[in-house]
Amino acid sequence: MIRIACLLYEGFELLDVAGPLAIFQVAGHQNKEGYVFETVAAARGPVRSMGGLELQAAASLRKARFDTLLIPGGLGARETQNTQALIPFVQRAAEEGRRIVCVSSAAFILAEAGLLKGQRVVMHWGAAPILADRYPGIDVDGAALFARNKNIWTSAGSLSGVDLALAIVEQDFGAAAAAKIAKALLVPFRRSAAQSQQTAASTDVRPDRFDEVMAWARQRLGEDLSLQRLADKAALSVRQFTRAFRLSTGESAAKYVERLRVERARALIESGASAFEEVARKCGFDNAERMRRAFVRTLGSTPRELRRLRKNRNRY
DNA sequence: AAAGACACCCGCCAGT
DNA sequence: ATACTGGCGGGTGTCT
Repeated sequence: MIRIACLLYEGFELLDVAGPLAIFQVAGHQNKEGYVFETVAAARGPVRSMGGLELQAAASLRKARFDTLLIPGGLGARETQNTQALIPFVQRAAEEGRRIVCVSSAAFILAEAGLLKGQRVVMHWGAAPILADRYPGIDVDGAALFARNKNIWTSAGSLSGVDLALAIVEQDFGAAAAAKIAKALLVPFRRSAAQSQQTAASTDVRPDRFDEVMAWARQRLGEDLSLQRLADKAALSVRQFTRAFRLSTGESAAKYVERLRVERARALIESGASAFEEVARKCGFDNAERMRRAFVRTLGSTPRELRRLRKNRNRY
């Protein structure tokens, strides 16, 4: 189960919560392992959305337990007095390497928290100039649909929250799962993060040839998973394998494998007492040092930091 | 700390 | 003609 916490604040956009939630729910029906979805806010209780409807926050920040933090957009996100109380919380989540998913103007909160410096950040074309103006250190992209930097995702907003949720399902359960959900909900499944906001209208639904290979890889993370071996397994040349893989998933095969390994290792580290060396071997990093560097690359923190943070979890 | 070894990535091109 | 394929080479990043 992947735990998603949805962070509410005064003036959030309801659609940015409802759209992704619909996707995650269907994902739960179609996969044995799905998502659990919970709302959190500075305090438990009702939170007013932009349109006036209220949602109940089921947990306060200090009680929140999650793998992925979903932050809806909304005009409220631009008002720092609304979001000030959330800053340490999102900083903490980022430090811990949790996946943080911003729908459109939610990125204002991360920007305010200083988490987007020097990063490429996707924003709705209407709000992009404002973001760029207020936070000069950020590389704002007002044309793409979404982007990912390590564990932080940003997106253009509104219905692209749905695209973003599909991209997350794709990352977690493979492209075929995401395509299936899109089909069930009658929404287009757009693969390309780089697709223009202006032409976001195509219906690109491709069955995926790589799910089987990746499931196979998932079973044996401790073994050699070089491109050569994966390509052999898929009965393709290395060249064709890398090309087709990138085309269909938007990520290179090697990066994908590394991500699987880091995720598994992280789960092991967080769940218990195993020595880093042992975790590293089990997950296909030959030694702890290599694993450490892979963590820094993909999560932004070292295994040791994550374990330490884990211990202090209740102190926000 | 540096340098050689190695894997990966990707544009290019020729073959099917 | 067009799309798909796979080998090559060089640039880049990572490991030891």
